[in-house]
This record gives sequence, structure tokens and C-alpha cells, in this order.
Amino acid sequence: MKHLLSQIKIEVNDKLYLKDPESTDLGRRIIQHSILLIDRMGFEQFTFKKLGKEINSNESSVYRYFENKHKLLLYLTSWYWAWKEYQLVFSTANIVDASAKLQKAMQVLTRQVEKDAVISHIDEVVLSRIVVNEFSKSYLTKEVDRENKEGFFAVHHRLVLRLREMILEVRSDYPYPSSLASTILEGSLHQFFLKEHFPSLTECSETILPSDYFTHMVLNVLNLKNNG
Amino acid sequence: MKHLLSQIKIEVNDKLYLKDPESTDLGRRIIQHSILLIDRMGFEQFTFKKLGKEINSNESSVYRYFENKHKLLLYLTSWYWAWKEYQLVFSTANIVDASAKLQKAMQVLTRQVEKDAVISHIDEVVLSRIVVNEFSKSYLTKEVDRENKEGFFAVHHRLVLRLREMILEVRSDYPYPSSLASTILEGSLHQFFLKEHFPSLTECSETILPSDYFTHMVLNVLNLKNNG
DNA sequence: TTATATTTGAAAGTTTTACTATTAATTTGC
DNA sequence: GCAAATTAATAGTAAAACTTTCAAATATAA
Repeated sequence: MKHLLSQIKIEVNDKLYLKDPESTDLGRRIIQHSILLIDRMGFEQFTFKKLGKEINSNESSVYRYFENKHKLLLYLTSWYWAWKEYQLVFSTANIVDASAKLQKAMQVLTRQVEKDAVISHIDEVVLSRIVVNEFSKSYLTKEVDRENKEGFFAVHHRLVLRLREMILEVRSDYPYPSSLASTILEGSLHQFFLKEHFPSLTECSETILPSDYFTHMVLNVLNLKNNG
Repeated sequence: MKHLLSQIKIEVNDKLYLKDPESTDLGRRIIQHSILLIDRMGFEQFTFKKLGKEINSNESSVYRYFENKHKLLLYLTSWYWAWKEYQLVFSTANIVDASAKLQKAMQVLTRQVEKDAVISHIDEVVLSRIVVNEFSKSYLTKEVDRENKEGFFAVHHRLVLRLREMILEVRSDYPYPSSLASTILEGSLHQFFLKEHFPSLTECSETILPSDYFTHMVLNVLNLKNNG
């Protein structure tokens, strides 16, 4: 995986940036350090001025790459979901059994991101924390419908629909495949959050994983026996 | 319900306000119109200055009731969850069968709020939209652990734990009662959001309700047959 | 290699937000 | 009817969220 991924460029909607941050050294530093800064101080406290300082550059230079910090967040989360989509497609590619495939997909989508990471300047472990803590804020806005029309959430939607298809391959008569798929994706982020901050609201811990919980759920809801 | 509720004062953590907004006419106008304004313009665009203008009062007067808009949001969402808790306790009080009780609880917690509403100055339908769109923002912050220690999320936690207990009454050996309870509460907000903004990611619609989806899920996960 | 174009950095300016402080007017409680 | 409390109005501050200008550095093309 390591080698393969380092060759591949994760693509996100090009309306999310003014200038492709992957195209320059400054751009890559913006991405790299925005991830670290947002993780450290939270999205609300994060500003382009602070980021400019952090990378020994300038606020105005950051504004040449991204219109505002909201677009930057959309860029980062889109990148994350595109990366997950790549993993999903790759790791389920040769599985023929629909149930085994679905279970593999769920494991890929709900597992904790580990730090054997992969792509040069992006720390995927830190980015995954940002997704847990900030992803909701990217769509819980008054602009969501307009931005959705522009395709800003397309990668994430594609992922949900891929999972939905795998659910239907296993049980074509299951009545809520989209809802179940979206619950798994959003719900696993939520369970990771609860584990860190509201541990009394989840069984998830160091030993019990969101994957275990959701796998159990899906096996029962789709009336399967474990064959992963 | 109407009559009963109008007698009862919903109580929230008193550290959330500087002066009890239920104690004065101005306070009640602040609550009433903050709900309408946040719904209209979204939490990010909402300010105390705009609210002051809206109620023919002043920014500085609003600040005498609430430290900042984050505390106001915590107040509003706590109020909502306390109201839901009241409904939950009331409507499950005399049900003896554990399974029927759980199903009733789920229905109360995941149903759409209807406009036969109840408490004088608070529009519960609009407030429920705010909860769908803004509740996550109240805890996805860097201050969450400190605020949790202060009990700012206590009402919501209590609700999750009540649901958890009902799940365990039905299936004491179900391994993920807290996670399932938190998934139902958070997940139903999410399904309402998807229905409005990302309809391709959910089956929920005018005819299919989040209640239907989650009821089906819980019946299967807990291996029950429908007896609600 | 020099001229030209592009990118970046530094600084200053604008508007809005998120407050705080002061004081005057109004309301309320006794 | 007077004192105390509350509210409204105004002004002020610091920081956020940008925009503009310009000069310096760097890349590129002739």
C-alpha cells in the first residue's frame, strides 16, 4: 500500500482552492501545517494569520491558495474521504463473496487510522482526528445546499453510495441501505469522539472498536452470520 | 400533555446563564427570538448585536443574561433535551413490557417534533431544527472536556443512559447498549439533516421516518419481534 | 544571460465580531 | 414617592476575516 499510494495523487474538487496546493512547496506546507494547527487549536481558533506565521509565510499568501478557512476544511476533509475511498476500492477489489466484501469495507471505513502513513506531507492520523472533530462543521451551515450543488461533498457521497451498493449486494431487499451506510460512516466518527470525550456514552475503548460495534449491528440487521 | 407541560418548568444547568432568562420578560424574549434568529441565519451568522436589534433591545442587555453565544446554544439545546427527557419519562411511565417500553422510547426520541407545541414563548418545532443543525457544534470544541466536567452536557447524557437502561432491560447481554443508545439519538438528528440536504444518502422522506429505520435496526440488533 | 512574468512577503487598511465599560433612562419594589 | 435594580444607548478595544498595494524574490522564456 505504501508504495502504491505514494504514486497516486488524491484528487478533490478544484473549486475548493484558488491555486492547487499540491503544485507548490508553499501549498504543501499550507496543507501540512493547517492540519497540525487545526488539530492543536481547533477549527474555531484557527486563522490564516496564525497559519502564515507558523509556516514563516504570510496571511496574504495563504489567501492566494484558499478563499477562506471553510474552503480549506472542505479541501482537507475531501482529501481524507478520497483517501478512504481509495483504500476501500483497493482492499475490496478481489473479494467475490458479497458478505465478506461488505465486512471488509466496513472494517476499512470504521477502523482507526494508524500511523504507518503514507503520503509525504500529510499526516493521516492527525487528519483523521480533524475529520472526527470538524467534519460536521463543514456541512452544518446555511450554505450547504449551494455548496452541495457545486459538488463540494461529492467524494463523501460517493463513499456512502459505494457502501450502500455493497449492502444491497448482500440483501437486495433491505429497506434502508442508504441510511445504514450513512449511519456507519457518520456513526463511527461519533463513536471515536465519544470514546475520547464522553466515554460513558459508548462501549468503544482501547479494546472494543467502533468496527466491532458496527459489524455486530450490520450482521444482525442484514441477518448474516459472521463470515469475514 | 399540553396542560401538564405548561405547568412544568424545564430546568437546565444554571451555570449556562448569568441571569435566568425565564425570570424576566426580556429574558424570555431573548430565548424566543434567539431560536428564531439562529434558525433563520445559522449559528455562525447569529450575533448578540443582531439579536438585540431584533427584540428592540440592546447587545449589552443580552450579555447580562448569557456570557456568549456558545453558552446560549448550550442553554437552548439543554432545554430541548430536558424537554425530550420529560416526554420520554412521561410516555413510558406505565408501560410494563420492556420491549414495548423501548419501542415507545425510541419513537419519542426519534420522531419529528410537531407543532401542537406547548410552552409559551419557545417554538419547539424551530428549536428542533436548531438541534439538528447546531447541536454538534456545542460539543465539537476544544473546551468540551472542561465544559463536560461542569455538567453542561448532563441532560443529554442522562437521556442516552435512560435509553441504554431500556435496551438492557430487553437484552441484558447485548454488548453495546451505550453505543446503540448514542447512535439512535445522534443518528436520528443526522437522518433528519440528510433528508433535508443530502436526500440521496437516506431513505428517510415524508413517508419513511427515522423512527421506522431505527426501530427496524433495534428490533434486529436485539433480536426482537415487533410488539409495539 | 538578460528581460519578463509570476509568486511571495510585508504592511496597512476595512469591516465585522465579540466583547467591556460607562452612563443615562426607565422600571420595580417597598 | 423614593431607592434600588434593570435596561438602553453609546463608545471603546482587540481580534478575526478579509483586501489592497507594493516591493522583493524566484522562475521562465527569448
